[in-house]
Amino acid sequence: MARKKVKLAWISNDSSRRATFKKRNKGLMKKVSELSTLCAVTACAIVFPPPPPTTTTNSHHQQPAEIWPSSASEVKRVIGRFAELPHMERTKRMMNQEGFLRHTASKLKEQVKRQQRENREQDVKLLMYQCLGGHKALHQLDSLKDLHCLGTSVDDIINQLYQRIDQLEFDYNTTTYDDDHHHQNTTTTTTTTPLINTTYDNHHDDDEATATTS
Amino acid sequence: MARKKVKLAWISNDSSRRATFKKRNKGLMKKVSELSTLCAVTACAIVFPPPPPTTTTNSHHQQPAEIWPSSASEVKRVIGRFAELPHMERTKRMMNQEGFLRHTASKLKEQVKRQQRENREQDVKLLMYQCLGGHKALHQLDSLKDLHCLGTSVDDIINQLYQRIDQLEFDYNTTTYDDDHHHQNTTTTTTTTPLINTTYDNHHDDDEATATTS
DNA sequence: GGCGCTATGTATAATTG
DNA sequence: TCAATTATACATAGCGC
Repeated sequence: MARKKVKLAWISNDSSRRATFKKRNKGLMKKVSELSTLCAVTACAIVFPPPPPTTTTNSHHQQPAEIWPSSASEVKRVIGRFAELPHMERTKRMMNQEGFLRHTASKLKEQVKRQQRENREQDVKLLMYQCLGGHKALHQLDSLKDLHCLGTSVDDIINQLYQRIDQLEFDYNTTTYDDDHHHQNTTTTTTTTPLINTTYDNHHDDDEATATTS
Repeated sequence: MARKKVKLAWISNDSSRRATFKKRNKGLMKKVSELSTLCAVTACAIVFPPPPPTTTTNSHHQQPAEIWPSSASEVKRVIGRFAELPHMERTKRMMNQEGFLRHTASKLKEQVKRQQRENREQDVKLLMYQCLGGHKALHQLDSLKDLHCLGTSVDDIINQLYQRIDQLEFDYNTTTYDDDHHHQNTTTTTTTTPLINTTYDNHHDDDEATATTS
């Protein structure tokens, strides 16, 4: 967007690509921020940094994604929670000495193990979130018991959850079915609140007043 | 950014705010798209549409979040892709022979790399679910964080599911008996949606009358 | 490789239809 | 209210340090 018109395609040049990335990423975040501020909307952007120079074989968990709101520490923290992930940055210094390889190998094994565990944990969390999001997803919980070594007690609980939710869903739909007509006006935003009752404080000073509408 | 310098603050004027939102949102999406293309990075933006005309708090179901890449369907695809946890398979076979160590080490490195990628992907997926799960997702994240469901595992979440069900039951009972009152503002969390069927399905028409109530 | 600069391409606020 | 137009504010590609 400057001295030359941009060709919308992968920038092959390694360094200029990264330069562009940095600039544009910054700009993007600013844009999100502005949009969010100007229009008081919830918005976020997530950008995963381009893979570091191939030489840097590793750095445990890659840099946390660039995101906005950085200010909305909630998101950052959530992401960070996972991104931060323990240890291991020093896999770097690897030498090729026989005596070292064993050491390295075992280190790597450890790492792999840890990461596997992490992955598994994330899988669980993810599935859980899906559950929070939808009943259908609850069925996926089933896979948990197979894929992961969770206590058997969980199965029972899950089954119970199934039944109760099914029942509730049925009752709910049945009971409120004919009520739809009124909904038009009575409906309160509602929605959301997947699981917990969100206590959110929308700290917008004045948006409440919006009366004008046109 | 045109005939007048923008003041970075909430645009009080209702119509111009929406106009601005539309324009900027479009621009933002374009930016994300460009960044993604130019630098070949994984990126996404999620923007929750500003509260509808607000004429009467009538918005049943909020519109789906504006997102990039390629709208919700794309995200769904991505999510779906992640759903099938590839996971490690052959972490096992490892030998400790001198001549093998190098090989093993490099293998492990690869694996680590893959797992890192997986972790990151999971991060995104997770965040997406969180965002797609509720329009007030960010706030919910906060709640979730406080409940340390992110930090720990199944047990906590199970408990939350229980709570959620209790809430549903409560809502159900309440709604069943009170429905006639048209609780206009009743912010009964209500919803069903989240738990019952979230459909990250983006058919954002208007929401079909879910049994939402309210 | 990052920083700053500047010429230009873009995004977009205000205006008009 | 939305679309097209216009005038400006911004973002940023290419360079030099």
